[in-house]
Amino acid sequence: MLIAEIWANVKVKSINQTYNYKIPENLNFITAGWRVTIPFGRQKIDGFVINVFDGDPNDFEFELKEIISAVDDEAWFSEEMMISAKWLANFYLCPLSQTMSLFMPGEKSKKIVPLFEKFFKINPKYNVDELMKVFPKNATAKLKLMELFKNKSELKQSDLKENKISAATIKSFTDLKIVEVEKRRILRDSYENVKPKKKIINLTDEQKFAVNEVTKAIENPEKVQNKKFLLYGVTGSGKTQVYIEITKRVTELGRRAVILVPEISLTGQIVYEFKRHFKDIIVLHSKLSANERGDAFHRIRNGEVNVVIGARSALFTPIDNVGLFVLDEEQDYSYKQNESPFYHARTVAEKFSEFHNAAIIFGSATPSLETYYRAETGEIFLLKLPHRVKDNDMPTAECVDMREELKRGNKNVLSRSLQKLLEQTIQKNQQAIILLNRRGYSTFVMCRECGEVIKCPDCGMPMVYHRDGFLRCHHCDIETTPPDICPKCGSRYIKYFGSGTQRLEQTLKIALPDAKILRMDRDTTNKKMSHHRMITMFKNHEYDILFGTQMVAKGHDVDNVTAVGILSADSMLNIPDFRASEQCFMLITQAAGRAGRANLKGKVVVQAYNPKHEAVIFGCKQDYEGFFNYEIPLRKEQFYPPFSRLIKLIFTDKFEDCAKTSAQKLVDKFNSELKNKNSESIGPVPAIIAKYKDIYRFVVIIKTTELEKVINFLRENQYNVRNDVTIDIDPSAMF
DNA sequence: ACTAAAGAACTC
DNA sequence: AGTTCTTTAGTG
Repeated sequence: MLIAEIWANVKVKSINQTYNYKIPENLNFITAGWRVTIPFGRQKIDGFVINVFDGDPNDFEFELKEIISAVDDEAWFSEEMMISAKWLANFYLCPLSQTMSLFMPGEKSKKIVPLFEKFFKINPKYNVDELMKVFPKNATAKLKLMELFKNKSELKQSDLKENKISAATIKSFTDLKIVEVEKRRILRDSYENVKPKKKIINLTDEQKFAVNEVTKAIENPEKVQNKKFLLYGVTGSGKTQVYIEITKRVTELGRRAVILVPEISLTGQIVYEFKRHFKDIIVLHSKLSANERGDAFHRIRNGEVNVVIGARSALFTPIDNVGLFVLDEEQDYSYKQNESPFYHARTVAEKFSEFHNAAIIFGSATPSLETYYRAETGEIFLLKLPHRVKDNDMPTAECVDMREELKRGNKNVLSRSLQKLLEQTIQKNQQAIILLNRRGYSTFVMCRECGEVIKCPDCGMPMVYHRDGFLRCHHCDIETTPPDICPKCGSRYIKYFGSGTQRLEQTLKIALPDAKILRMDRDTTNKKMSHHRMITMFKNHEYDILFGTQMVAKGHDVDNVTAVGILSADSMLNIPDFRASEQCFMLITQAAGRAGRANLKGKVVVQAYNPKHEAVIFGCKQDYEGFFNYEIPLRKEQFYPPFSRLIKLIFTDKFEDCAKTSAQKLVDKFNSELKNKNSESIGPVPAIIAKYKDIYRFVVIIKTTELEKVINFLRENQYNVRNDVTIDIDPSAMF
């Protein structure tokens, strides 16, 4: 009798095993990779068939239950998908059900409802002109339909509607078999209006070299050992065109390409560029419904699609025969998933490229120190694009010391330098971008009497005042009304401190009353595609100044922008994280790179409170290598990445000392069994969010060069199945 | 002695 | 996770 080994789709750590079920005769076609419905305890749930074998149900110590039904008409998971999911679960220490769910279009196993569209065609036995002669002059609807068929060989339902042809008219033809109906599965695609446009682009020698190097690896995947590349190209150096050329070669060779971008809504540009060159492309983004995503999966599985482009989740499709992976802006932390499974798309894509024997390109103007270090040591191949395509100069940056500014009596968020630059820019009819990395109006609310700061009731982070009169927690999205009196001392001296984008808006309106300004942050880009719409309006020069949070610096170039202002450029230097300087440097460099992309020279004003900090200095000079050479020895000395890998463990309990004790237990065990020159630990220390909804949180960080060994240690000691412990491999932030 | 609530165990 | 079995705390 056929027996199936099944992983129940219950995403809880304590179920860390498979269960055996009998396969009933009517489902004997089921093999590994099928999604099925099974009885589990007293409930009915879905599960994934991991293995099918022939066995005797009586050999088991318990009565085996039977599979109830199959979910799909075919196996949902291919062998490659199963291997990938197993690797992910093993590496990220999470249940297999979680990593297999990554490969599904929705949360629960649901049969995908395909969408069909009717296409109408004249039966080839007939001829339109002949037919038209048959109908009398008063059969206007019929004649009109024939007119349409004259121009188009096939009509869609929407064409009929547009021309007001009724269902009855078309039915009279289909009944006579003069018109044939074809039902075709279609994919709704929000980018379908972008049609491929052939554009001849002459590559620079640097671009050509990069294309050739990667092409060699793609043409000879067996011979070329190292197929990993870092494409390090300054802003405006034409990285996208390199990806496109290489993708062309890959598809010519009959293989596929997976292109990853940090956030699809912020990276419309690259999607549109690809759409220009490829027809057989799927764009995956978070706004797709489960069914739309299911349609996309269907087309990928059927081999109708050669290029898949999307955010990190685009790694998990049924694509096979991949010859190329691209990770654009590889340093971007939206590649990291901040909930279980805590995967990093950079790590996963690299592993998948090994599974597929494919080439992988990490692209960036400011690579992560980890990746650049690997390139320097020759572990991955370094390809440089040090010049802009239009060969214009990099913008010059001026750093303003905001403490000096305050001393001279300027309490404004805008320094006098920036104000002057903005005035000049608008006078020249050019455009400006201002970055301020804080949403809201005031960034914190404090009692002047006792110093109490109003904090989020759930997580304890300071609440931000918004202009609509509410206090919001930017961590948990909780909304409250500001108190009239201090909740601690009852005083009425409640004041609003710090500046966010909303206050900047007010300041700009006063400082530059004639300028047309556009605010862009999470509060103004809630609507679908709204980010792209804003960028388009800014591109059309409907606005002079675009200002807002980080997203103003991402994924677009507007040729007319010659001025960039970066406010509180160094605010993140105060976070207790070894990557603080790196992030500060990158923020300045990325934002500055937005200035002067065409023939016009760009100018940048960087406002900082620590203008002497190396991250700020190298950022203003946009000197990546300078910063790298400064930062690397510090990382080495402190045994941080790229010289180690990190594992973050968070211990939670409703009692503070219980959380701390169980964290300490791990540290003790680790110290006695593993601690040596290759592995060390930090903590336990309270997490930045030390208490969330009355649950205390303690953090332990392990630094190691032997990641696999530590992962195995954690598994052997069952830390992966504990509900009070979360394990984050390669965490994006420290505490 | 009885009941409600919190914890532990189990799911083929 | 969701359900049931087991232990513990609370009540008059």
